[in-house]
Amino acid sequence: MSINRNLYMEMSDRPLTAQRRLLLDILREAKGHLDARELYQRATRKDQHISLATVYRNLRLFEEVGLVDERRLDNVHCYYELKRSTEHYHLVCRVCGRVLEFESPMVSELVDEVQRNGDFYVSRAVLYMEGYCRECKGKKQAS
Amino acid sequence: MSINRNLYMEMSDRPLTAQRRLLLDILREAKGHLDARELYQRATRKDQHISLATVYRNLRLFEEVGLVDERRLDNVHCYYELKRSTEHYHLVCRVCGRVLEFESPMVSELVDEVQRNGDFYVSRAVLYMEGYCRECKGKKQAS
DNA sequence: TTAAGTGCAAAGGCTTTGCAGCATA
DNA sequence: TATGCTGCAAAGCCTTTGCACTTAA
Repeated sequence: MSINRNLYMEMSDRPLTAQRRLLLDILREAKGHLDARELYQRATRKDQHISLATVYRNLRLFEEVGLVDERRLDNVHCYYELKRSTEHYHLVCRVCGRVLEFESPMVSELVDEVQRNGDFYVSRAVLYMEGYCRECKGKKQAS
Repeated sequence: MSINRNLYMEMSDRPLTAQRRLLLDILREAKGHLDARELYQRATRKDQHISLATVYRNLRLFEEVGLVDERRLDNVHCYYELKRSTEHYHLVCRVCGRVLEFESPMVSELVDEVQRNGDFYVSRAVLYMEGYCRECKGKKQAS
C-alpha cells in the first residue's frame, strides 16, 4: 500500500467521523485479519464509548465503498482488512490460528476456466486453505 | 454415486436410528445443497416430531464419520451433501440462489503450489464462486 | 442397567436493527 | 431544521447444549 494513501478521501461523500477515522487507522496499522470484536477492542482503547454496533455499521460501509474486504476464514468469524491492489488469499493454521497469505495467478486462471463455457459469470471467488503452519506441523503429528 | 451404495453401513459402529435413516434418505434424494433448516423441514414431512437439534447433531455425526460434506456457500448458511468420490466445488448465483458445480484439476494444482515451499501444509481448500448463472445474467444488467 | 439418542427449550455467538439523542451542515 | 451518525439495548439468525425421557444392547 502506498505510504500516503489517503483512506479518508475514499468514502464517497460520507462524512469522516471520529469513529470512522479511528477504525480506519486501526485497520491500517493492523495490516489485516481483524475480526469485528478484535477491532472493537482495539478501538475501545482509544475511545471508551465506541459501540460494537458502530464497528459493524462502519465495516459494512467501508466494504460498500470498496475500502475494506470482508473475508470469512472459518465457520465463525469474518475478518476485515483494507483492500489492496493485488488479490491475495489466505492460509489459516488450525492450531495457532495464524493467517498467512499467498498470491497465485492460478486463481484467476481457474475463474477463467469456470467462465469459459458461458454458463456462469463469476463476480467473486471465495478461497482460503486450512492446514498447519511450519511451526505447528510437528504438534499435529504429536497429537 | 453408485446406485446401491449402502450409506447405512458407513456409520462406524453408531446405531442407525429412524431419524438418521430418514436424514440420510433425504440427503440422498436431494443430491446435495441442503441447509439444516431445509433438511429439517423435509424431514418434518415424514416425521412430525423430529427436532432441529437432532438434525444438527446428526449432520455433525455424518460429517465426522465422513459421510457428509459441510460447505459454507455464503456468509450465513452451511450446506450439506453426501460425500462423493470426486472433489467438486460450487458456483452460487447471487440472484436466484441456484448452486452449480464444477470440477477442475487446477484446484489441487493450486494446493500443490501453495505447499511447494514447505511453509504450510494444506488439509482443506475452501472454495466457491459467486456470480450469475446463465438465466440471471440478463437480470443483473437490467438492475 | 447402562450407554447412547432424542425432543424440547434455553443459551451461545456473531451480527443487525429500532430508537432516542447528538452532531453537523 | 434536517439529515445522518452514534450508543445502547434488544432482537435475529444459525447452531449448540443441558436435561429429562426413551430406546436398545
